[in-house]
Amino acid sequence: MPRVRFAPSPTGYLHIGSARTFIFNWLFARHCQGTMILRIDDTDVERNTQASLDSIFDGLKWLDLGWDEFYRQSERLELHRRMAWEIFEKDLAYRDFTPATGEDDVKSREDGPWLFHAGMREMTREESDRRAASGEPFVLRFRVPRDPERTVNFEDAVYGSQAKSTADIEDFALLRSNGVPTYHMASCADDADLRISHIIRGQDHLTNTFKHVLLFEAAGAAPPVFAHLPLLIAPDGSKLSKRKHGPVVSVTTYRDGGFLPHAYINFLCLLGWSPKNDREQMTRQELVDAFSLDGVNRSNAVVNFSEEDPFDPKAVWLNAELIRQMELDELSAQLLPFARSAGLAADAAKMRKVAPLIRERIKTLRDVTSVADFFFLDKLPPYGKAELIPQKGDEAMALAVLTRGRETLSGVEFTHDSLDCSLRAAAQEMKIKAGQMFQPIRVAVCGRKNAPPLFETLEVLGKETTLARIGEAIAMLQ
RNA sequence: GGCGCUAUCGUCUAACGGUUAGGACGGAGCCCUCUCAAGGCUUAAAUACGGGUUCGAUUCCCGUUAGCGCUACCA
Repeated sequence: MPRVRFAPSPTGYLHIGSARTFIFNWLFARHCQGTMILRIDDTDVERNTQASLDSIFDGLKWLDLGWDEFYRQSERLELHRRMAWEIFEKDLAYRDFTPATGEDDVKSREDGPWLFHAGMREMTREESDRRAASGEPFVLRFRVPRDPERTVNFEDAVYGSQAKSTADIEDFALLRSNGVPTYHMASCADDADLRISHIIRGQDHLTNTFKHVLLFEAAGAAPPVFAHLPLLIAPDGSKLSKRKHGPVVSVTTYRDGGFLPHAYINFLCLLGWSPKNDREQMTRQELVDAFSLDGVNRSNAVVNFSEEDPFDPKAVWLNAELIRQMELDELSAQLLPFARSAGLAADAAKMRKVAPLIRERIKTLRDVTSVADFFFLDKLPPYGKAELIPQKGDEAMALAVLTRGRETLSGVEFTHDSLDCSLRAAAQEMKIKAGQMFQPIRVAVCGRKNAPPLFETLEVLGKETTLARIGEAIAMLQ
């Protein structure tokens, strides 16, 4: 039974790339009836924040996919340490007493890779034990087998067979001088202990994997299958970062922007993966059925956002498609909180009537605030009286239409068909086109030219509001 | 610098060495139409560059270029 994990570290909010990693793991697990594990990789105590942890749960909760098992690395430190010292006892790791110098360690390495600190790797066990016993701080480093050097190999389910010489792998740290395990140690120890069968993660870990293979080997554990995912990048090719690109990289931005979680999931699946049959819109079950590591490709994918538009047009399209397919009860229920949080006095009954009028006119749930605001407002936002003037008409025509319209509408039943008949008849009598009749009324009632169909709109608005708004428009023209 | 990965329309992608290089989003145009949408139809748009291998390369190999990643007591 496959076991996969999503292992975010709580040092930032849930990132769009992390979300995709989560989704691919989840899809893989569900596809083969495996187990999905959420593991919080919080070994970097200094940088972990509760806000970040909350953000991760927020995002995952919105995605609504769930997981089967949950762990926190900070609660498993003993396991990591035990495994590290076991490796030390096998002489596959050694103490490095070089004091931490911070920046200086990152000195330019023009003559090749940094491998280890001189004098530490060769130190005798006796001296090492003695210095440790005297209380001198040290990091525990893995002793990369380099004499003779050999090649570390693994088969990546996405990138194919990978090889790297141990001469190019540095003696990485296992335990920090404060005794806390590093990412590499904690991650491998947990992956081994939790019997993870497939590690599906970002390609930024591809070269780290050689270290991990060495670690699994040293711990006497069989390495899992590795599958690395191409990275999600910004339109300029740089990696997505909060500092540079702002909130577009956060999952919650899409949630708050009025995206349906499944539209977002569907969109993310299309970034770096393809079902190879031109299918794009897929239900959750269709994605589960179609997902396979074979469909994952190897080049980085651009999330196509811009300064003006933070959302990728394809995500927007997918979202609009899904909205159009929604049941009206469901749609109007989802629209309500967006309308209310924008300060509109929306109630469920009215929203239910508005929903069919805007369903194919909104691309996000949040659009309800700009597309349907006039249904819920007591007073229309100001608009220019020029808006009232119909095509090929003038102010006089607008005034005549509105006057005649008010008269007609005051004596008619507010149902689609009677509205339709009476207004068209009025236009005919006035010897103007139907469009010229409708436009001034539409603007008077909606406050703008672009709006849902007129008769349906009037029906929802009701006679009282309609006549009052036409009256205001007439006043504006006089 | 070293090591690794990648390279098809603007973007996401398809094409077991043989296709008029396909689809989608976005763009443009037309139709429909009370405006806006939705819908229908049409259209522009790509194999980074240079060498091989082959009867034949988007596809395989090498090089160049470009981008990305790793090179921490971050993950």
